[in-house]
Amino acid sequence: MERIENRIARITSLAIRELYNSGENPENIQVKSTRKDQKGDYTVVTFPLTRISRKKPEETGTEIGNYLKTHLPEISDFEVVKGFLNLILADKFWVDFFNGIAGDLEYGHKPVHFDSPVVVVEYSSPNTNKPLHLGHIRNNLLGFAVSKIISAAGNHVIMVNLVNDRGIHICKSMLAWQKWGYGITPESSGIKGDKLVGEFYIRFDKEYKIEIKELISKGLSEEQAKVEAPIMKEAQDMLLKWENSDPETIELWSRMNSWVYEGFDKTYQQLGVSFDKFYHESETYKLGKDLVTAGLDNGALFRKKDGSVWADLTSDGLDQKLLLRSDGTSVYMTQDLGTAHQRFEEFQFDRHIYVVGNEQDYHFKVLKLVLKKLGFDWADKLYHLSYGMVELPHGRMKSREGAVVDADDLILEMIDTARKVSAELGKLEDFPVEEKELVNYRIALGALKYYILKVDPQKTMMFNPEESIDFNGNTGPFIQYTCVRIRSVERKAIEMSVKSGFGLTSDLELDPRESTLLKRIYQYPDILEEAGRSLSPALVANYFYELVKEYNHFYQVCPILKEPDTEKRDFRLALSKFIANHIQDGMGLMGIEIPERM
RNA sequence: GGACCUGUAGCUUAAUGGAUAGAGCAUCUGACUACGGAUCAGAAGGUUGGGGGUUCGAGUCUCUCCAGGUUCACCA
Repeated sequence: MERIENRIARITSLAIRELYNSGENPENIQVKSTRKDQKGDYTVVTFPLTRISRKKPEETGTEIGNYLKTHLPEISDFEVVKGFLNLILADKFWVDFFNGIAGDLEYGHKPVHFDSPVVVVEYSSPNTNKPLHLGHIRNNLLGFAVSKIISAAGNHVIMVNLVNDRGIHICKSMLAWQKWGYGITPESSGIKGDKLVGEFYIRFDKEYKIEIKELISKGLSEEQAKVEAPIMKEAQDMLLKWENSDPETIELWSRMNSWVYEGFDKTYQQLGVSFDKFYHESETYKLGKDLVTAGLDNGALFRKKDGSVWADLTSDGLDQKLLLRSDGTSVYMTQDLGTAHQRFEEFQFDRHIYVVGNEQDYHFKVLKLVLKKLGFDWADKLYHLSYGMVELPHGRMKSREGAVVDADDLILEMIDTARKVSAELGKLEDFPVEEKELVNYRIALGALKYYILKVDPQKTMMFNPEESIDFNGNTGPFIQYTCVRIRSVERKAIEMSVKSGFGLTSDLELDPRESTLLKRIYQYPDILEEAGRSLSPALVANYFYELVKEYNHFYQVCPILKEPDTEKRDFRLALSKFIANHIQDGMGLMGIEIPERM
């Protein structure tokens, strides 16, 4: 069915033709939701139309308003304020709308067909030399939520993770473990695998710094010292051994990586994120060389005297970019060219989204340009979802120095806080231990996820571990609570054998709180579509916050089960039930679960 | 230095070029013996970093300056 905004625009266009004998495309007519502090549901902005009517805004608004009122039965009245024509819709419109959607558990979703667009979302993509931290949390939550949202918006989504499991960094951890590990394992120490490996990475850096200091005191420059430090040379030797498939090195490498994966799995599980497919750099790092060679042959790329291969991007306002070293080995960019190509062959995707921090803006700009240079038109389908860094009160996180908010620690802290608050409120006293823990977990993760996802992805966000997470106000638990309370009313209704009703109530007179809610709900499909288009879970978060606030206003003044008029009572119960389902579904898009009770 | 991003109440943040810039936290004042008070009603808090331009209309577009961040490796 045609959206009411479009209908208003279309009829307004007819009004202009009839009243002023002039044409104006419906697309050019601004119809928007009326501001909260004004009377009305939808507003036609008439400022721009005065140029056609050649009359004052007020007069133009009144004339068009009269026309709309007689030609659109849904419009019960209108009001003109300056250049704004505020239209009031009849209750019947909202009640009919509700009757059409009341039973829909996935309201607003577009179905995914076999020929729906295919979207690959790459996110998480960790290094295996250190555990996940707060920055990864934002990445993971964004990647997962965006995937769910575009899936609900009618796309076939494939979530992938490209694990960086090779390179000098993992060799550093391996070397430190050999030197100072004395055979320690996660099993022998009880330390989570990724944490254990991370500790050796930090240990390497510590020893490395000591060696640099010593060399500088012996008269070397800092740059020389960094290169000459024996421990760094050892690490580089190890990388060489790895590349030459030295059995002992490979064995240690796969052993330590397996520790890390076990650790990551636990963290992913706690965060509730998942992937359809994993890629490993150890298997992809040689990809892309063929593409570069081909580009060299057809003149898209060029070779310098020392044998290195470059792309010239100066005409695009960028620099020259190295693609193959003089010794013929490839760099990170080369591999990304290769994996993009591989994935296009594999999925024939319509869109490929990389969820990667904005510190790599340059990298992805170059990636697209080079692919285009190489003649791949599908480079336009690549999109870098560039999100802002997470900052702490004392500045940026530095993982080598251990100055990070660890993902697991943060989650534990959140659960701990949830426990304390629950205990203070005394809400869960009669719950079985298991349910109590589950509820605290869901509240904790709900708070964390909502807090991070409600911020526009592009923006740098501030995170104060002590103060940031609240359970009141614009928070996950606030939304969860509203839903849980409705569920409680539903249980009560069953006890009282009250049944929710819809479908027979077209003549119902609505309370303003009810029509406000219905108006909000009516907007949801547009919100979801926009969130999918702009890849912003924040839009979904904000929508549900507004909805929940409005529901709480309603709940405060409109009795549900105590309402004497049974038709009203049944309608309110049905509306509440719908909203609970709606919240549950929408929060699900952000990976937030609703407890049964809380 | 070049390129890109960000600047909104004390703090965390909203606002497809539209009306008096909207919330939450913190602060202050209130709510029937609760269909669940992790709620609700209210007060106070702003020159949207500064200045010019475009427009009937600018937090939003444009130019410039200021502040902060990221990036420009034969690292990933």
